[in-house]
Amino acid sequence: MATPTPITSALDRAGYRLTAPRQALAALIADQDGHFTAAGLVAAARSRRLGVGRATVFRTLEVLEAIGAIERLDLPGGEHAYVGCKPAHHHHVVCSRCGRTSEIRDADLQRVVRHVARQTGYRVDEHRLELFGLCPACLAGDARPKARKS
Amino acid sequence: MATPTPITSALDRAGYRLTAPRQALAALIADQDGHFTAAGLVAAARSRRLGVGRATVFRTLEVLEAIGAIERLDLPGGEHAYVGCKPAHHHHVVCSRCGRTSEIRDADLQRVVRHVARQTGYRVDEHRLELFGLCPACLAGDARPKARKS
DNA sequence: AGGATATTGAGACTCTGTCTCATTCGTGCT
DNA sequence: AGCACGAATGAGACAGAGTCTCAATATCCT
Ligand SMILES: [Mn+2]
Ligand SMILES: [Mn+2]
Ligand SMILES: [Zn+2]
Ligand SMILES: [Zn+2]
Repeated sequence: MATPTPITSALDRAGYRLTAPRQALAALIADQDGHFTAAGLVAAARSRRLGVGRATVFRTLEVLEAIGAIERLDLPGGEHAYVGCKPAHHHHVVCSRCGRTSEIRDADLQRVVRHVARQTGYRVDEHRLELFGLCPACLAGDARPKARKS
Repeated sequence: MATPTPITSALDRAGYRLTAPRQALAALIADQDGHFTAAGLVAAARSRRLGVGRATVFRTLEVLEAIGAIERLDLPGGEHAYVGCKPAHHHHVVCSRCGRTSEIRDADLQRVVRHVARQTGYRVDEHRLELFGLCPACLAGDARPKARKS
């Protein structure tokens, strides 16, 4: 009865229980093609009467982030959003209009990080790079993708 | 009676009124050597009985960010902090222990940005890079600088 | 000095995220 | 299949961040 998805199997693999709320949320997240918010998931869960509590949404996001199945984005306006992710280290280009993201490997960035470390004397442990702009579809004037406020 | 500071003169130059609350906050911010938070300013203003309201702190931070006198940091834990800034575009290395930051120019980063644009087809309009680690003082086991939670 | 208006403080309000606690559910074991 | 145990859940209280309204005040231009 458990339909395995990348997210649910990642949960399983990490030793978390495969509960109904987690499976429901995994499905909701799989539907998203751009970034999504906690509030959005809560609304979606409620409107589809999935019986998933608000606290559980936040707790699940926390777990999914911990296992690297999703990643938090800090949008320019200050709001937090999430995107589904491969577990390896990478960064995102985020479309300011439709919210879609593309993952990017950061080969070149390593040079920058090392350079900064040498320059400033800091020991650099983590870094975050986020790029914002317009995705190819939105550049092409594609009106189809769901519009986003803010 | 107005003691001009970099922040107050930036405000003036941008056409904002030089009010007492803004001058008080500019002074508080000048005192900070690491990053600081809205809540921290509110607390400092209240404890020093500066008579600066909470709403005014948020409004002032908004204005200062708009004129580029400060910049918002998105800390790994998700909290927001601010640092005083030069107006030119740059990024920050942030000490996870004492909160001090160093500014870095992003010469090398331009290459990365262009590369990403070509690779993904996005038109990249803005980007944010934040590096976290330990500053030279904290690396040296310097216990002096004020410790920070989180 | 006088007046238009930008700015302020107080407090209500909204939204995000956390916590508690009694109840339920998943899972490993028999 | 049945049990037992701990992990996970929902409801709702709670805490904090940030926004908004509005009447009162202060700034700054003339
Ligand atoms: Mn990703
Ligand atoms: Mn800066
Ligand atoms: Zn787009
Ligand atoms: Zn430090």
